[in-house]
Amino acid sequence: MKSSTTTTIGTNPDRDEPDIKRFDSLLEATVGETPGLEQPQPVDAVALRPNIHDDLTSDIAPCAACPAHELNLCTAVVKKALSEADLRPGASQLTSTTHTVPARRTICHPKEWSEFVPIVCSGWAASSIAFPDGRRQILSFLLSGDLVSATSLLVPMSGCTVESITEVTYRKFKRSDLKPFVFKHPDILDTFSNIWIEKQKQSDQLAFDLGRRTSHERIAGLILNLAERLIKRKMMNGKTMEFPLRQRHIADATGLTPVHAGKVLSEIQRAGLINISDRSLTIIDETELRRMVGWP
Amino acid sequence: MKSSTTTTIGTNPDRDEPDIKRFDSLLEATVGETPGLEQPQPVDAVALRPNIHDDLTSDIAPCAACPAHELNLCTAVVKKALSEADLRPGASQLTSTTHTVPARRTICHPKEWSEFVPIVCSGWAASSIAFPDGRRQILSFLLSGDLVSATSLLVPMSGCTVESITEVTYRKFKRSDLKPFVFKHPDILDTFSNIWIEKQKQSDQLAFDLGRRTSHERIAGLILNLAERLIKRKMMNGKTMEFPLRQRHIADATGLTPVHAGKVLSEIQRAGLINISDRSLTIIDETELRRMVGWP
DNA sequence: CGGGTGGTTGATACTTATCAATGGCTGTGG
DNA sequence: CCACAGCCATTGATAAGTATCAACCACCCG
Repeated sequence: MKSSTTTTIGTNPDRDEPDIKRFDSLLEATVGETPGLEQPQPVDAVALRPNIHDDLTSDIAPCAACPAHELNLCTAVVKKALSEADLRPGASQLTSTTHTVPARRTICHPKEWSEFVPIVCSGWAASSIAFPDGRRQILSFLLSGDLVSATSLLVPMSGCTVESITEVTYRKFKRSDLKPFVFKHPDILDTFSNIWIEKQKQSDQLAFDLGRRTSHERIAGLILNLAERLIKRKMMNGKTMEFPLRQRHIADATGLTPVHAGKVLSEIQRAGLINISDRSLTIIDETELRRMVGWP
Repeated sequence: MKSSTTTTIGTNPDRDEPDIKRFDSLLEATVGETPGLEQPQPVDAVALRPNIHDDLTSDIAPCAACPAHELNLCTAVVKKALSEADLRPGASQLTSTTHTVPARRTICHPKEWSEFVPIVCSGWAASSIAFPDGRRQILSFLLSGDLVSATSLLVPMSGCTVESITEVTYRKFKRSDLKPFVFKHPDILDTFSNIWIEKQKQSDQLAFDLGRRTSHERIAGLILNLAERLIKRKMMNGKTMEFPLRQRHIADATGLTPVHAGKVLSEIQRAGLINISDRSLTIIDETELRRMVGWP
């Protein structure tokens, strides 16, 4: 169900893998359906960045290959920890573990107290609020490099449900390690501040979208938004992106019904603005798509 | 149009009032319509808290009388600054100015760079996102003690429009003073962290409400929400609260049309759950109102 | 083959928006 | 003092947008 490895920076890293279990029978279609995508290749990664400290990199090598590498979060933390360990061995101990979960799993419960700060390494996940009667609002889709919860560094309970959409691997830092570490380093603190600010801006924009935009605008906006984020992560293949979202996800993200979301989606498709097939989406007429949303 | 006073803690406070202007001809109905409300009484306030440093309190006395006094923000900052000035006079200089604006004024532009961190002292304001075509989503109503923008301590541009609903007075700290001050004092930093966390939670809840709730739920929720916040500020008179919102505000906060918001509102009123008259709202059947929203 | 999931489509119902007309209130200016 | 304009709330008729329901098909995986 869940595999994991542990990495410790600053002291002897334990390289045991205490919790490896096999994926159970619930296999995920998406994994099988996107075999051609370039996944991070740890070996290449190490080759590409030989400047990183050798004896410590092996476990964080995937970070260097992470498509969100330039987005600064995981990398910034790990690099800083490495350089610090370099100067004063054992000074600042940062333990993190990597976990992999199959699609459609709950990664994080809304009421669950957690001592960890998780960051997505690869795969797609959704952060949402659920109501007892089944209504659900997706607040954001999480891609590689995203903090699972923007406030998780500060507080142990996110209040949101996080579910994997594809297979997801994520890195968990211990909050009791990471929090003092972040507050000790102004540049890292700055990185986190920017994440909070950005998250707040996104939330405000989401409220506007849900409160004041038509279904067409919302869906066009969602697509453009995802495309922009994937470009930053070098996960766009020209105008084409991996698109593992079910209509249920799109509906829950836009405040619509799956049926209606599907209708709008195929309308946009029939109009020749996009093309969806085989779990991947191609933007055909970006100009018109942007015009729909009122973006420049 | 705008009156202001300056207060400096930690050095010689200048007590000049450099920028007093009279309210211009655009008078606000609300001010005239709520003459009976108990406004903060600086004189009483000083009498009630004789333990505060004498020669510095005069300008921050209104803070002591602020209904949000126990909410810790302004008070916490000011108290801390006072005690610090006490120990090492001149050590940490915190300058703030107080401003008063009439109803229906823009306090803060979305694209405007500001070097100040404003906190509402009294009155109602609305923080919103506006679109060129006129669509507008109110993100939150600001009451006494609220930071005008949760991120304003960190970054000079909020991205939101803030408009006064009633007459509003607010206190502006210089960011360049306040930011290092906050980060120097762990307990104050904690207060600010909690504000960020709380704001993020509210934003997420707003997204859920706008995306997944009916108009009745949204409006009932809005009323209960306001009531709870006013109770904390001791601004509820039994089950009755001041209610300066126009239907346009309610509509923009709930993602509805003014006309529809009005219809829902009068439906709830006809059902005997609330009563609105003369710019004040009374909750008659709280149990049923809560049941509508699905709250315990 | 059978079951589960997910996408598509059409008919219909419900919710909300839009439009228009009315009346109350308030401040304005004669 | 009075008419007047502007803003706001209310109401009803109608239109548009979205949800609900149901049936069907396609697919994948056992």
